[in-house]
Amino acid sequence: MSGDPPLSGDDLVRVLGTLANPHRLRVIAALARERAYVSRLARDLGISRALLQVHLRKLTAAGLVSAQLELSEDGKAMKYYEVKPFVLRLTPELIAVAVRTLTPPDAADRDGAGGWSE
Amino acid sequence: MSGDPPLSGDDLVRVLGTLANPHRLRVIAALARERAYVSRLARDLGISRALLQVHLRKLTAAGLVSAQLELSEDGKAMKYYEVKPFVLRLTPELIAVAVRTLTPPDAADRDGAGGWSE
DNA sequence: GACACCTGCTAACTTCCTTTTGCATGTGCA
DNA sequence: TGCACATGCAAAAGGAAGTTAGCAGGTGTC
Repeated sequence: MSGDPPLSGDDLVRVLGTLANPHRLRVIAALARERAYVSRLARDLGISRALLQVHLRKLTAAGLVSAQLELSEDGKAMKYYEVKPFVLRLTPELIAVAVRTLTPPDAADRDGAGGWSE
Repeated sequence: MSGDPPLSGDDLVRVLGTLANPHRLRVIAALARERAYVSRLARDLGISRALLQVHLRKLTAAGLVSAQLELSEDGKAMKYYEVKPFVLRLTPELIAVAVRTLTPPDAADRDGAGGWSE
């Protein structure tokens, strides 16, 4: 994901929700320095592998990191993660644009008021 | 572009967490168009005042919006909210910088606002 | 007084997120 | 065979966040 293609409102919420966590920010920071495999990352960050896996799953789902399975020289399977170079810019105006592509709370029974188009 | 974002890691998490919500994004979008008082905003957004109050409180705490109590012509007290013009830029590298100012998993949380906007 | 509008709060419920614990798989090496 | 290292997942507990419902106050007008 890059900053150029306008992120949909729902995607924006998803990305923001993914970013709003100290552990995940640390993961991004660590991977920004150099890619790493799960166990090593967990050791570096000082958290359990299970916990890291959960966070990595969310980061991947949000498209902020990517993974690739590789085989080390001694034949062990290592899953290397790396950050996707993203650029996210946020201002009230840009948010106003993204909000238009948010899925309505309840499209079923709402008396219009037509605020989503414009 | 010069002395850019002195946004601390903890503040960043707080701001991101505040932004990661459809309702709050809608509030920002609405206030970006024009300032409004609580009851009117609630009507426009189609949510209860109680719910809106909670979200406004969080937005205020994050320093994304500000409020000012005013008296209407007929003497009614109205609390007008408006967005603070912020500019938030996010990249893996910028996140790596912010992470250095994150409170480790033991210290208390810091407080502070401003500096990240322009 | 009754109504319509404005503001604020809390208690309680529900739902989601975070974290731990435990188990399962596989490899290579002494 | 047993240890060390790598991977994965799911259930369960604890906590934080979202939401509703109900209460309080204020003003001005018919």
